[in-house]
Amino acid sequence: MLTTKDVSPTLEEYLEAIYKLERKNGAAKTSELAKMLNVALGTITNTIESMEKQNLIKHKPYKGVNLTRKGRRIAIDVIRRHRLSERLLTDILKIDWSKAHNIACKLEHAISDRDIIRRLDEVLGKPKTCPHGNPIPSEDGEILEEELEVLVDLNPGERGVITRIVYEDPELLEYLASIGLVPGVNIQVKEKAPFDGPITLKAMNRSYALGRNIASFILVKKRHVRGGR
Amino acid sequence: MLTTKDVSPTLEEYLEAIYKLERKNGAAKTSELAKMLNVALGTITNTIESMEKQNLIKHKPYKGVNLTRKGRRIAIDVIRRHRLSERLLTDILKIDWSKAHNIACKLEHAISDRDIIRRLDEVLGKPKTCPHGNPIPSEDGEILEEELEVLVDLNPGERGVITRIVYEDPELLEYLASIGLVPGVNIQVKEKAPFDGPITLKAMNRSYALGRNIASFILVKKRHVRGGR
DNA sequence: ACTTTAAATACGATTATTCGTAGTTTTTAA
DNA sequence: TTAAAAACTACGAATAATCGTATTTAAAGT
Repeated sequence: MLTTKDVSPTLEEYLEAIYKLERKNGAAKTSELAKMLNVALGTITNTIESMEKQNLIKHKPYKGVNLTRKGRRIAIDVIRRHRLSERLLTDILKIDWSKAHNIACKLEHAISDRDIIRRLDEVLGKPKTCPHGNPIPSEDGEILEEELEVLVDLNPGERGVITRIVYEDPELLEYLASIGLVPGVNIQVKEKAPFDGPITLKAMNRSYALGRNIASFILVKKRHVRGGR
Repeated sequence: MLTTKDVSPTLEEYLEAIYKLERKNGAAKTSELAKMLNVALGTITNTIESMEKQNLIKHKPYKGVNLTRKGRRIAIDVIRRHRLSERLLTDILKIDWSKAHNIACKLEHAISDRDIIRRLDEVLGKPKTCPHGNPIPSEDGEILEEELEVLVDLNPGERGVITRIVYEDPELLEYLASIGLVPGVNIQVKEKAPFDGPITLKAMNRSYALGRNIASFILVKKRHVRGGR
């Protein structure tokens, strides 16, 4: 049996962070991890070393770390618990989606029992994504990473549907909710100002100007109009 | 402002245990704590010392520890979170009441945010007790400890209503649920066998024989028939 | 009052997680 | 290709939580 031996909440956090950085950049650099996990660089080095001993990751100095199969399995499990927790918070407890992420960071470590997770999944109606549009892995570790475009990469004229907010920061989420740019909304890019200036887009018959940094956290599903390629 | 400074999950567990032992025996002895928390005696001594430094408890060597006002405030808060968590598990996630307690032991430390607790309370319909009948403290630390009798102390002929199961052990709870002796059930003690033998009682037109140890974990509200004192 | 036993403490040690500073190594840019 | 900058590691140290094995102290029984 594949007994994903239990790791501490701390290591769960590390694995989760590594998973995300690996997705984005191919590997997780220690400096990026330090920033993401809000700990000192030396701490990362120490922990990384012990994680490698436990066969959770592979570390190539100056290149970054990558998950082993074992590490990835646990990471995905944590992500499943995290996103189901977020759903619990927003759908059942009616907590604001901007606060859900941070609270779920604690909850995800508390609901490790298989039965609870399954029951939670059922009560929530087996949701496919978290409230911010990020996919919820299945019980056996499948995760459907759809092919999406980063909003900031769309060119003027292109259309799409807001699908995922990948940076689940309370302030960003609150802002996006306040202006109505949430998953499911159709948008069309109108203009990209030069010198890394804002992106102007149209949605719900209104016009929006977003900074590039914000637009880089939003993934959209491109809509190919009139027989697009 | 009364800022109940945050303590670690471990200390929260200690405070919770001390609260319960203090209730029962006037003070929590280190040996009792060791048993209840499943750690070595030396560990208790160490932790107790650091808790005293933090002004959470008062320790009289060989006599036991007692909570300070500050410690009690935190303990009650933890108990509130614990019992609301149990309700979440049984009422919303439909988890068996015998499993709810142990899972709630982890959950209680994850839901420390005031907003979440309040929302949870509301969604659950502001329950007065946990699924096992134990009172849920109010937001500002009031806890209604009703005057109840221990089942084992009732004399033959006396009647009452099962109200609280104070020892929330999965096996015990499963057993009680299987025979139907849950909070709300009316009982009458029929007989108490000598030499610490079983207690025979009648409930729901059936006869039950319970060991004294089990009967000592069940609290009942006595029913005084025909103008009882 | 004295002795046995039970309870509690002292002490030494380990592991996990964290920090900060100092020193290397790699990359980048001139 | 060499110097500066950035990234990374080494090392020493602190704290929390835990253990086990003495040793000491209090309680109980004779």
